[in-house]
Amino acid sequence: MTKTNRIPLNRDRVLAAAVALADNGGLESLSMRKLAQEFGVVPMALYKHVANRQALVDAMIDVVFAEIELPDATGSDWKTAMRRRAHSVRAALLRHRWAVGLMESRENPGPPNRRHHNATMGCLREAGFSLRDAVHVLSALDSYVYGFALQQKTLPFDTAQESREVVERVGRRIDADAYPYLIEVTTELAKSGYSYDEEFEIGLDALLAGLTTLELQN
Amino acid sequence: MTKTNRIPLNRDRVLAAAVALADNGGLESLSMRKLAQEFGVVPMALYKHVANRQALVDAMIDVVFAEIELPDATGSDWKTAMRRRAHSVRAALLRHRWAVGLMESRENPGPPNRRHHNATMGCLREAGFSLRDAVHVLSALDSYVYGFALQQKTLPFDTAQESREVVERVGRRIDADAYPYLIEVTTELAKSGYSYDEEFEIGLDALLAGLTTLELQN
DNA sequence: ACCTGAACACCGTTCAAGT
DNA sequence: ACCTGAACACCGTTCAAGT
Repeated sequence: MTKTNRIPLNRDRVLAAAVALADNGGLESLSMRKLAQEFGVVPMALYKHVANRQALVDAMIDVVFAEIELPDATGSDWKTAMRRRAHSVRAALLRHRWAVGLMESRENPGPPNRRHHNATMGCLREAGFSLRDAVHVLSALDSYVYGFALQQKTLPFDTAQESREVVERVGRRIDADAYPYLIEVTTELAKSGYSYDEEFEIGLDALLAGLTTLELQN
Repeated sequence: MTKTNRIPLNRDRVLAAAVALADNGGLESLSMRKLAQEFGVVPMALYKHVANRQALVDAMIDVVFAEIELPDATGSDWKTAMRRRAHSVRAALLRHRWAVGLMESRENPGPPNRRHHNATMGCLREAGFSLRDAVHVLSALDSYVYGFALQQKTLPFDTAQESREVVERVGRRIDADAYPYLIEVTTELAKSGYSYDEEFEIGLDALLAGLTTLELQN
């Protein structure tokens, strides 16, 4: 490595580069060695700024949490607030798909993570939910939002157009006699496509409607 | 490798050993090299039975799907059937935590996967849901079940006792002035613990209740 | 104080060779 | 037909050394 006048490394630049790498190629393509290369630096130079790869990923999760809009405890009704929160979480996970499945994995959450959960619990408590019921509402919504993001991440198509192509390709290989209901659904989806946005909304509406029961018990 | 009278390798034995390894140490601890060692065989010997590591994991997913109980289309009402299915999926994912997040990731699902989705769609269609509504119900339930499994997998405690310990440890490090609602919830959970089973049931009830709206539209 | 270089113990997978 | 051995291009992380 020749002596050049590089901007010195710092934690934020390392994190930003790591997030960019993972956004492009997924978490498994983010290696300490590639990340070092981004800065024209030897891999070991990174270890001054992050303890190890796991600590790097943990810090990246906080970057994602920081992008999520905080629910407003004193504003509109809880359903509107929770709906906005769900959309904000989903949007962040679509920008950073590598983070899907890792959002709740840290034993020591960073400040953005704490701020987020504190604000969300605050919103529900101020809306009149008992503590246990607020936990139930948050747990159910998080499960739904994270699970939906998981399916969108792992399913092999993204747009309605792609869905038609994949479904058609898969459908052609299905034994129609053995799996009549699969044929039915692939035929329909191949014809009219599939919108993740609509699907997300419908399930979210159903869940929020179902959770109203908890509200009425207070 | 000395010449011994080994049972010859075959696909099923390879898969079973791979699942056992992943059950114990997680997916990242399942390497082709370690798997080969289980059989006292050189890594390359495995490549006669699986194309590569990705194909191995894909086949393992089918092993998990095969363990899930098929919903009965002609039996009880759809809510009961979907509730049983949700429990069966969750149970399989608790036995095989490495599979959480991978269940819907294959472009070419194997027979157990197809049987499962065909039976589930069949159950909903026979219950009177329109095709699109059956898709909505299945998508919402899968999101919830997979998302819940994800949180249980990644959250750093399992039993109610462990939850108390972790929550107490984490709680001690929280700034009470900055995060009052977090303090409130950690205090409560440290006192009375947290049961994943109860939590799962409450959210599932709410979602099923909310999905009834779709049923009434038919 | 900060960065480097060599080394260690791992990976998945290739290719050509052995029996 | 089935298994092997050596090799290649990667990993994360250590340690001791350089400036």
